[in-house]
Amino acid sequence: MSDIKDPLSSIFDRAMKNQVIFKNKNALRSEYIPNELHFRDDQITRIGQILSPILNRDKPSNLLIYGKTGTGKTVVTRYVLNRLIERTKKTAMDVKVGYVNTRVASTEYRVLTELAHSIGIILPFTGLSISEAFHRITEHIKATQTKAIFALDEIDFLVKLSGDNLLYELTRANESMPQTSFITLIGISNDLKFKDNLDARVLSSLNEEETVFSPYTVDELKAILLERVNIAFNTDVVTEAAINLCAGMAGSEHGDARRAVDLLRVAGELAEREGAGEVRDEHVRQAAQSIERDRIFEGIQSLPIHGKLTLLAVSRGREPENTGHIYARYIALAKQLGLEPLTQRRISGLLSELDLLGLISAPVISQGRMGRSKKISLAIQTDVLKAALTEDETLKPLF
DNA sequence: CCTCCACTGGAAACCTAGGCTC
DNA sequence: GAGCCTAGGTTTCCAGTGGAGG
Repeated sequence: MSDIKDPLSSIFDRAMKNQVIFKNKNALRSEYIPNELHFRDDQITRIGQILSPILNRDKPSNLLIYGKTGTGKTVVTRYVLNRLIERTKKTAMDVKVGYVNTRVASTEYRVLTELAHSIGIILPFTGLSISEAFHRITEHIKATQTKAIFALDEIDFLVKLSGDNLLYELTRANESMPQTSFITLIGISNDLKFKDNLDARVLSSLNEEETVFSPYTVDELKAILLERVNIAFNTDVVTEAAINLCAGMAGSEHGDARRAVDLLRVAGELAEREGAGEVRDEHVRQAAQSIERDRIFEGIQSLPIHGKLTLLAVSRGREPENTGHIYARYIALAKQLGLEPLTQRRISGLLSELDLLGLISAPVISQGRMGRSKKISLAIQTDVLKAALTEDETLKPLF
């Protein structure tokens, strides 16, 4: 659509959309990979060096990458992999690169499905055993003499949820492969401590090489933002105050470039919506609120029905309450909808999950003779909650 | 120091949807 | 199409627990 050659139509399009603020908003999306990555030369060089043996048909070492969110781990990894693939295109080698975010593909099976997809085979989304899925992947790699690099992003989630079985199998798979094919693993993690949950054999194999990404400083964030501003916005639309604030807010957390860019994008959208000619610092402040609100809103919407009911049961109470009270109210709500209520054990589990999501606060406290229970209170604004819950048709009768 | 409350949270059994094989 | 298998969610069962009140 966008590469229509007719110059007039693109001029008209732009005029119709009244693009005073944005020039190319794609540069602010999280998947965007810039042509040049600043302040990450060391890491790029290092990862490049580690992976380069593949150009000589040798197996590169496995690699673990650490760093907080928004420090460029993902973008640098994808950048190096892209460049590597570009280079191998000129050769006859069958190099395949797979990238999976294991927080998104949250089970072992889904991870395998995506890895399979990256080497060109399709697995059904259910029905196969893990070992069968694994077998198909390794057989395909052997048969086609593929040299595969699999990047597992947010690998700590996979380990936390499903243990290190899959990693163990993946690291071991090379033992049964001929010289011509292999799997190299890149593990990317926010959490330095996740190593503790790994089997020693898995760790030693996965940790052949290690790279750490340190947080960006506020000045570095500012430079990154300035460059994105030039690509994404029209000239002189973004005030310096706005950029400084974005960099400052993101820097005060932990040098999170993704957050800085998100703030900038949403601030731009807000400015555009209110018809302002420029993006000012107040838009950035509004953006911070709006992002938080959206995060909560989506968190609630993606909850299963009983999770929503539990949340509603929490919100319908005053003061902090214990699990028993919440459960009683939950049962009443479920009955009103004609749903079979889940057990208290399950609701206790759901409450823990809601706590983890930051939607409620549910620390376990002991009240002596009054027993030991969770002390549950809502951690979000009721209007956001209500807005998100009323979107769900099945909950309509409760409002 | 002991009791005893009101759960917590681990473990295992059970259920369901859906693909596979024959 | 029957019978088998698995992942993921739920139920069942139950030992364990922190601390106010005795």
